[in-house]
Amino acid sequence: MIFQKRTHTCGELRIENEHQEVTLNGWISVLRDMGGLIFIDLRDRYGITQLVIEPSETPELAEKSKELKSEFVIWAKGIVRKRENPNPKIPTGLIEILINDFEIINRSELPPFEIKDDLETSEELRLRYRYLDLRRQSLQKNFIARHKLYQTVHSYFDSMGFIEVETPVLMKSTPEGARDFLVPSRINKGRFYALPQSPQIFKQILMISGFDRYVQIVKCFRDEDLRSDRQPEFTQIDIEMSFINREDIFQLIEGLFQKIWKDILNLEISIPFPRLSYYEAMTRFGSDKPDTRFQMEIVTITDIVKNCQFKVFTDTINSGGEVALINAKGCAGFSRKKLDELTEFAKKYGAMGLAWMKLQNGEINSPISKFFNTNELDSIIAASNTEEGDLLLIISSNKLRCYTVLGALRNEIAKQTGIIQNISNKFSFLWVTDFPLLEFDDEEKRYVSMHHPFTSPMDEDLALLEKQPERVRAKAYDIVVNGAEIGGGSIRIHDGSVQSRIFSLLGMSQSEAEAKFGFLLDALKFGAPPHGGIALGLDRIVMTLCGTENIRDVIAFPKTTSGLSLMDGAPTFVDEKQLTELGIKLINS
RNA sequence: GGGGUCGUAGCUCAGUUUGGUUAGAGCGCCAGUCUGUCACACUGGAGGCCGCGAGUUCGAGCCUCGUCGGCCCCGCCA
Repeated sequence: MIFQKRTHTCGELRIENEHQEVTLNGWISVLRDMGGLIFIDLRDRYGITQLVIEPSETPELAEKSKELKSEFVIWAKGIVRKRENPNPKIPTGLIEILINDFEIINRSELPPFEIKDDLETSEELRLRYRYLDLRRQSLQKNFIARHKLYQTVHSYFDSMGFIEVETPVLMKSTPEGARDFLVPSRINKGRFYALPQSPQIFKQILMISGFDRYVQIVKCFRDEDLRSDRQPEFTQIDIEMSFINREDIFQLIEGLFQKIWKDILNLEISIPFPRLSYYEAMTRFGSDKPDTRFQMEIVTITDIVKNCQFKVFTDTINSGGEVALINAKGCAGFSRKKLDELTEFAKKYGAMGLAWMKLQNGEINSPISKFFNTNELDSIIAASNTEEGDLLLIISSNKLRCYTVLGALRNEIAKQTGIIQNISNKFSFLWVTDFPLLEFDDEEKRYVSMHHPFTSPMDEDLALLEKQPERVRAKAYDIVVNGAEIGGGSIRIHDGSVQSRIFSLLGMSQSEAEAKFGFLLDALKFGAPPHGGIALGLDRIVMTLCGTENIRDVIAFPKTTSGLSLMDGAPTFVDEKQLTELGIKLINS
């Protein structure tokens, strides 16, 4: 089929083009046949242009147009003319094309859903017909933003002297942290490659090679359960530098975000970003990725209630726990049912229960107020800055849980009361620093790295490493925007002996460490420079830029929450022959 | 691994409370009318494995069990 190539896109013609003869290519978005006048909205990714056929002038075109249906691809040639009735809603709304010829380039079946922006259809259908979903402008604009982000990243890091190096996608499995995706080797039967969870070790080795400043926009893979902000394959902006300290990273990344926000949203964001220690983030906001666009900070009342008559609190305190609360401003009107729901919500996060107090008509209304004397109640009110109409939500639990539950409640209350909606156009960046190096894993009964095993301990905490490992802080940092972790990094260990000490703290024997990470330990022997870096979650940055809560809106071909690709059906079973070639036999499970 | 929720026309949903005649609506689709629409309007029409499989019952879209799938959450995600 020979078609007439477009002279313009469907988004660019303006009143200045009046009287020009143009040819457009595109998809039929809407047909409006008025009898004596036929309107066609032609769409491509640049916009929509209205085509007109006047049956009285061109009866043969009118006849031919009866064949046209939604989503047919056509070419149309005609004269740009001023509209009698302009449409202020679209950029091309002042003009239309009076067509003098057109042909159908390709027909379309009736699409399973309409291609329009205010579409409300199931994700299942959208994902099965992803190519149709992606025709929608609201989705296309996300990918245009994503494209711009690639360009900004490349130009920024190039201007800063960084070198982009590709690291392998087929690498060694290092099962520390997330589960690996495994790829069987045909040539070496019984052996497996792993897809990278991150190019961490490779970029460190590039530092040892002297590349000094490395950047890569890179796919990473983690075989873990999905979430609305998590896909099994995702994209990182991976960065590593030599001869630097934490401040250099902060400065570099703050400059990057300033440029991204300027280039893509045309917004000025102020730097430097505030910094919070992990401890402060947890005790004030109950999260290591706090949303600091709003207040509602956590108030610890352990000291106030440690001698009260409420056994639930005192027992918790005596076993080393804490009692803390958030003040849900103006929420004293919450119904019993709503409070029960919040209790269930708190239980999901591991709370045993949720206590509450309301200040209504100048009096404290609470099922537990009888356990407290006036002095204690007054202190609680004062400490939490409680005013008439406020609701206090109180949690008692072991230290970490107490704060994480309140942190979750804090976000939930903000969502339910519309606080989040009111601040949706704000951006609040911050650094969270001074993470613990290790945390104890109850299941595995050993310490595991909070960040990863190559993270350097703080120099002043090195001596504690074997004696009080849980007290050692790491040279690690996360970058957070609006309650979402969009990146994390650290200064790495460049001393082989320290690296060995960490491996043994993680319960790895010398030979185990040798087998898993011997190549890194070897490399560290050959003049490793001090180095560090960060990995930024590109998908989440795009989500923030586009104001979406769902990672599937910024990934062209995403998986469902059960890891399926509904469009192509992956993952699929494979032929016996393919398996045999790989030396693999399936077991029934 | 666990919890919640949803699955009815091409699409979005109602109907499920209390099992009971021929399962409805809007949009879309098809046919027709219409010269300024842009959510065109109007007239008429077609369209259903009530996700799938068992079970209970005289009778199941509705109740029970299982199963498949979507979404959300906890765990998990160095």
